[in-house]
Amino acid sequence: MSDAPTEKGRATRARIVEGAAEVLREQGVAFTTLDDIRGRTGTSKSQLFHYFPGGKDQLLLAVAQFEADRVLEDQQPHLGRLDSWESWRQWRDAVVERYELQGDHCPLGSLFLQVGRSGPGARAIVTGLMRQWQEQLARGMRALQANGLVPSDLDVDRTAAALLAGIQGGVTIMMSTGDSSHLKAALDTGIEHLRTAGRTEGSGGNRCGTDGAPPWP
Amino acid sequence: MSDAPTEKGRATRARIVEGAAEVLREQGVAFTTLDDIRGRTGTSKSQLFHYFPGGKDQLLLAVAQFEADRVLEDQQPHLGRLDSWESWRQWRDAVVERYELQGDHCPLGSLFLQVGRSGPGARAIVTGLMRQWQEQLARGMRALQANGLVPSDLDVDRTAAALLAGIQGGVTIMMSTGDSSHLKAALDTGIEHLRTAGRTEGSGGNRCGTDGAPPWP
DNA sequence: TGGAAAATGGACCAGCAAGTCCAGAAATTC
DNA sequence: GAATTTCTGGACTTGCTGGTCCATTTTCCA
Repeated sequence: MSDAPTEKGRATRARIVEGAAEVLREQGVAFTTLDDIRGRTGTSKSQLFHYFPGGKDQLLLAVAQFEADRVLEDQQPHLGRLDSWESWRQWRDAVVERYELQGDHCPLGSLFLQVGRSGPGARAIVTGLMRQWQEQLARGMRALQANGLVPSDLDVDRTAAALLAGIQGGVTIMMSTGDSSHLKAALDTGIEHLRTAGRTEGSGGNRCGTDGAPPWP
Repeated sequence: MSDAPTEKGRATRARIVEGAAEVLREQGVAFTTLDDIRGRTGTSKSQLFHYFPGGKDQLLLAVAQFEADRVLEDQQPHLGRLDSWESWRQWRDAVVERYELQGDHCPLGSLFLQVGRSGPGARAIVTGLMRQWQEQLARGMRALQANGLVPSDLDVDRTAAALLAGIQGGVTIMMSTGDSSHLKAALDTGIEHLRTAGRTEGSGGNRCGTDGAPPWP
């Protein structure tokens, strides 16, 4: 995938991707031209097409992959060690901080709307990112189960999917409104759900359980 | 806002907005030109600029408002009557169906990335939509509280915000991956949370409550 | 050292799409 | 029914932007 015969070539290619990512984060993909990228990275037109023969689309795809990798990296080491309530809290704070710092432009979101359904490439990047992210969340939940902090009958995969969706939506809303409260609400409610889920049947007596609410499969 | 001196004018303007919305939903904003819209709506360039002197941006903004209105309309009448578990289930199904039908293009999402932070107009549309949506969810939760189906100490606003974020993210993920399971998970988990929330303190004895989990304000 | 391959610079091209303009048709008003 | 306003058609302009091309320099390797 990343063909770079010489050392200098690899460096230049990396510089292009990183610089392009910067510009795209600042201006948004819709308002970014190859000349902007060229200017920022101190390269010439021919270099851009030398390293990305597929043109702008290929470059955008490379940037998308670059950003996708960053997403999970920026949540480490917390995301990898979600085995206690404290670690979950630290992870939550890391996520909030990361996206509050990022400002009001979602690199990936906009990237994919531009690249669109152009081939399986773009879709594969998002799909892969989502899968890994959700897997790590699920693993964390299972760690809680193993430690007896979460009931073992919790549907981990579904809960992880819901939490991931909440984060995603919280970020989306923040990008549009500039307000991070939805992201926080999604994270906190999602984590709170871990502490309360599965405790409605067979526990206390009074207002629990079956008020006609179906579990609807 | 919508100045249309004569009847024919209003009709034409409406036809343009609706036709543009169709094209945008099909092709995505990045790949839609004014000529596409012109072709679809059977109008001429001059009409486009006659009714939208602000050019493409103004037209896109009008379409955005049009789509934003549709979002809430398509959830009625369920969204307005969320006072029983059954009505919540019906609403959930309506949301899933609406977005599954919509296919793989989010009109609003892409629209705002194109129009971007161009003036307060775009942002106001999203903000207003989110506020109304969340308000209706919160009202539904309060109705459940009034009927004794949900504990009264539930933080309705935060829970509604989280649910909204989950929907938003579920839709986003569905647009990128083509899979609606995240949307369903977010909806089901969010509603399930209503049935279990606030029941962790003071109910059963064993694995509930304070295992070192902070409520972190 | 010398030739091949890679890397770079930048002028140039072509097409497209937003926006302009004006003439003419329709309709509203008096 | 004439005048004024609104509405419509479509050719034209113009600027931008992705992409091409080739000359030149640098690096690699034998």
